[in-house]
Amino acid sequence: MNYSRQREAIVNVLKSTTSHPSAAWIYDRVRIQIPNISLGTVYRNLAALEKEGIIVKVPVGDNREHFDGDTTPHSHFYCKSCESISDIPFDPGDILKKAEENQGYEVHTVTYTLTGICKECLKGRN
Amino acid sequence: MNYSRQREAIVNVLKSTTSHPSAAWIYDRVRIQIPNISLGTVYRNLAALEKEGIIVKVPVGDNREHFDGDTTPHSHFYCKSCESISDIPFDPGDILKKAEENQGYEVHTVTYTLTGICKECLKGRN
DNA sequence: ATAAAAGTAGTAAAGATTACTGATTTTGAA
DNA sequence: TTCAAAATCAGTAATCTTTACTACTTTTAT
Repeated sequence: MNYSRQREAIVNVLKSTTSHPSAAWIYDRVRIQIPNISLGTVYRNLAALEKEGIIVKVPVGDNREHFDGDTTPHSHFYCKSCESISDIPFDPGDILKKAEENQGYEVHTVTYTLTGICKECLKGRN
Repeated sequence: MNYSRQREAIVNVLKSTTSHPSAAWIYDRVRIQIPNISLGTVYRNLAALEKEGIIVKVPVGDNREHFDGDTTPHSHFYCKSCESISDIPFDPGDILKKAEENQGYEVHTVTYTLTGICKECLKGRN
């Protein structure tokens, strides 16, 4: 994996937010720095970074892929109302081990996702 | 929610498989029974059924929505090699309660997903 | 029976992601 | 350094998935 300015910018954007953005959102942010970067470049690098384990995918079921620069074990809450994704400090590591031993799988990633309505939306009734 | 032959067929297909199929797969299956059913009808009904809690979404991060007719609490394993989704008999209900109490969320669904390589692929080295 | 409400087929449109091409950049060895 | 192979890129087109729209049909409750 060779170095590229574009990939570094993508990683930086992703590592400096907790909003679990989509490719399009990352594209818009990186364009501030590199105005003529291509959307395809963003997609290609996100896929490569995910393969290398530098970032992680967060599938929440909104027909869009989301990415997370935080690869430490934790979980996610997806709000169906405001579509935000927030972190939940729950480490599913012990279940990983159990699944691997009991079922014979080779486990790469663990995603534990809740969906519902977040605190802010409950308050504001969005 | 009124009755429709199409929706019944969709539910039946979904309740009689454990393969966690996509909309396109369900469409193909239902077409055996109802040859001129529309793909839009499948999508519309899947969304309606999910909203009613009769079926459940399984997002695994392959840019496709998957559905599950089994709504009892359990978890999923997604194989990156053969793209199969299999069930894991793990009930994440206790974490649901904890998250609701500690964080103040209104939790609707819980998805616990592992990704990696399944037993069959490990054996066959797909 | 019948009319309002819900649902449908068929098609078009939109949105997200991937593929392709010729140019540019990175890298490591001469 | 210099240079060629490998990797990456921008730009664009194509593909794949999902949603929207419209005129017609079915369901439901009176």
